[in-house]
Amino acid sequence: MLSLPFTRRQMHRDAYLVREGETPTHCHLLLAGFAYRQKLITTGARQIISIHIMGEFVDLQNLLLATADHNVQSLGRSEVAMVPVPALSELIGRYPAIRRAVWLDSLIDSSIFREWVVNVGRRSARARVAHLLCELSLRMRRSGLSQGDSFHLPLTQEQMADATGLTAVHTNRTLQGLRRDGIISFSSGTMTLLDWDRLAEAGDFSERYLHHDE
Amino acid sequence: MLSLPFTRRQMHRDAYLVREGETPTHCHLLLAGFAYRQKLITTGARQIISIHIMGEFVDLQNLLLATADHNVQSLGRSEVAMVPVPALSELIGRYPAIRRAVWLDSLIDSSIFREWVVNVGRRSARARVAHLLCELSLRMRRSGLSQGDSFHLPLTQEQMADATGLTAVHTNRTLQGLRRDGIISFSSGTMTLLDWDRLAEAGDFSERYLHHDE
DNA sequence: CGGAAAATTGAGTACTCTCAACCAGCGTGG
DNA sequence: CCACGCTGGTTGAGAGTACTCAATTTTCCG
Repeated sequence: MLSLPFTRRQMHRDAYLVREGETPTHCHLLLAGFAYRQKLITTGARQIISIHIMGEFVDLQNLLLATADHNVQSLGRSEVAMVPVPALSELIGRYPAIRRAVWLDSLIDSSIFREWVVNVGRRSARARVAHLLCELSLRMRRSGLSQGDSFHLPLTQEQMADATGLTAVHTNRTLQGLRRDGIISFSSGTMTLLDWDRLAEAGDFSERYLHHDE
Repeated sequence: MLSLPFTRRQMHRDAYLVREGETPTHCHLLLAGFAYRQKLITTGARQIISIHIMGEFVDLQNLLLATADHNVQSLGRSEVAMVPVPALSELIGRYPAIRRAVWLDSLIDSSIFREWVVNVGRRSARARVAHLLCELSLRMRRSGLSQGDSFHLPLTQEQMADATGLTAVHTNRTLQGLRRDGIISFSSGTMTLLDWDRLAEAGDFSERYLHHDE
């Protein structure tokens, strides 16, 4: 029988699930809410590296890596299941199918990181923001977390800026542009994609990298 | 006894090892030379996602992912060992230690992608270039491929630009800045780091993300 | 209801890009 | 052996996207 010991834990806004430099003892599965990974540079700037939604593990690499290379924080309030690394390791050692699923998950994570390199490295501000929204929309939909064209997105514009490599001010103006063009609308944490095709075009978005069929 | 079937193959400059959208049949190990991963966006711009050196696998994710999500090309001339995916899968299924090593390798790849997101997302042009050089220098050294403070680096400035999210022209000026300050020197494919400490400082470089001790 | 966080706006700046010309190195072929 | 031609490197000038700083309004929570 499959059973995995875990501790359920409520995380408050911006609470750290993992800190860079520490030796992780648990892997964290998001039971509710959102989380994000980030790294700080010495100038104090922050880069958000990924955003995670309900049902996703946020730090599977901790299974094998002895030292965390980035921070993971709760986005707003969230609830996580903390699974001790040894227990998860043992499970993975025993069940090849689970091992395979976990490995696949980390490879898809990796693919998403690659796409983010492209996003922040080569796309315009408008495309970066549009691309981010496309990705989150698809992932939310796939997890059954969207309502029609809308989904809950508790990102502040500053966080969206840190995810796209822009400033908060410029992100604001860019979002206004998309809104003015009738492509999106949002208020109080709810994002609505009014015109998926134009958003995908603006964001140079192709969903292949999400590997949703694997 | 460990034995793995493979085909040895000479790759000419910019030859494709993997093409986005294709179903990979082999994994590629670099026996000599360099390779790089890249993605193109619809404007025609290119983002280089990683650079690989002798002894590294360039596409281990092909073990589990059915469709390639990016391109891999030879950097200059190189030689690769093409290992059939089924054979490698079988090996990994049989030897847990190898599986673990391969998994670890892909997790470190992932960590490097994360750092690249930070690099192109939040650092200045000078820092991006310096950071790239620091990373390549350490990886080359670790593989015994550097001579003192120098190492062979066949990157054109255009490729360096595509790796850092800059233009070739600006990369040129940025390199000149580092050279003028006595931090690096280079000619005909050989890069010399004259002042590691200042280069690391300029590049906001910390080697933790390379996980060299794991 | 009050205060803090987030969003918005404006004006000025600057880092990086674009375009275009020119130079240098090198492999190839006459 | 030298000329040619191509790729890659370098330089200059001008433009533009995104940034900075700072004030103001709005929204969100407690």
